[in-house]
Amino acid sequence: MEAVLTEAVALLDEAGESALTFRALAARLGGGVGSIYWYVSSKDELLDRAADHVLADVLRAAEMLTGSDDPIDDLRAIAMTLFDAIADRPWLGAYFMRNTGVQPHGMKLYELIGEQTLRLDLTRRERFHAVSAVIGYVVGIAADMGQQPPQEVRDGEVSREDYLSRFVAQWRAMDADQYPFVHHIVDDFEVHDDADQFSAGLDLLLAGLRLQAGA
Amino acid sequence: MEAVLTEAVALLDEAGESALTFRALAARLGGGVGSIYWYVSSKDELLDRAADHVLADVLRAAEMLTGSDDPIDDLRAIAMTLFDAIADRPWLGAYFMRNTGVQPHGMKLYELIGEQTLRLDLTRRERFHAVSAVIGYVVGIAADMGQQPPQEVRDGEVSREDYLSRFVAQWRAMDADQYPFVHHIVDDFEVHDDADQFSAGLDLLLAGLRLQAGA
DNA sequence: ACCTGAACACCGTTCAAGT
DNA sequence: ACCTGAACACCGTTCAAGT
Repeated sequence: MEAVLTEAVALLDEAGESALTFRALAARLGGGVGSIYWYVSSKDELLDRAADHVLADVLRAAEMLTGSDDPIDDLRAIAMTLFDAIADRPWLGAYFMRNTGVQPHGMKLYELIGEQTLRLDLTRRERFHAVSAVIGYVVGIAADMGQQPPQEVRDGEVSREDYLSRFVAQWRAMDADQYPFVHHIVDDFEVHDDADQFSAGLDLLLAGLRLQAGA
Repeated sequence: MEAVLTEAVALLDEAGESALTFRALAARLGGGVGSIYWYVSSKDELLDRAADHVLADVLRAAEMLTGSDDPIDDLRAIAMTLFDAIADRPWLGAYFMRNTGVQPHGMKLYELIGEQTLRLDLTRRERFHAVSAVIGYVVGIAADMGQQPPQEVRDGEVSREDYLSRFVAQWRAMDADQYPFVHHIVDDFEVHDDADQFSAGLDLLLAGLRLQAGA
């Protein structure tokens, strides 16, 4: 079982979600295709378990970062850890924290985030909503980033920079009267850093939460 | 072309993403499998175009709701419209506003959201980040919601209520010492409404933005 | 209890051939 | 210019058979 998940994660890390195939996995494990079904009942479950396998480390890292005086700072640290994990492994995005019953570490992470809100002066419902918002935000930005770029970029025929700059050129070519905002931010877009972008949005969310908690 | 997209959307609406197959689509159109490739170069492009086809209506609805005195209120109205669209069509979540160059309406929606921030006292970079944050949040919550429930629920063998209550029972059965937060919010989770949840988190984000803009 | 691998029922995509 | 449908190279999943 352990080996199945380790090899599955390796396959995902090396070549992305499309590379994880029962046949490819069986080949790496030196066995037959069918044997994987002894450990896992479907590909969906395999992906859930692979994701949760990786979340064990993420959870450990997140736990290390909590315990400061300020629960909102802790919330920030946890969210950043999650972001880093998905930035490292884009395939995680899709199977991240699905509370399916086979994701114990995902559940523990949910709990850890929630516990920070227990330290804030909020109603139960506000706490529930705050946690949903933080997780939703992380997943959303991650999904946006993890969007697999077109084939040519994946194959290395076109570099990420060229891809981005082609994008930027396309934006610049748009009608300035119809797209004032696009033109307004295109320079910032050109040099933007995903982590900064994530961090800035997270700050808005947490500022709203701090206001609500009166902290 | 129009017919291809209309039927593709119909297929997606009726039975979800897995039902959209080149063979199924060709059958509905009364033609051969290969002919679809005349209009679209891959399945990914088909899904992009189907999503954008639907975004035309979303854009129109969103445009109707803007123009109030308060740009943040307008931002809120647009985000709510997006949320409703994805709630109606869970398959949209995954192909929502991918700025791929074949999604003109997605681009226009991005512009529309951005234009609201032009009315706020922010730096260019803050505007760029604010728009990313709002879209990221919408996509994230939508992805969470659009997560297809297990087979038994989809087949109607188990109702959504039973599924949710089984979930709740599982949460209640967890160790109260190890999962204080989960126990804290399980009652709220049991009766929660997705739209409320979305709305509450959006308010946090927008409160943070309002603070930043000093508005 | 755990594994094998052929077989089944699908996919997306290509392409020579048609109109 | 637009369409056809057989063919190809894959998939996930099942299952009788093995150890």
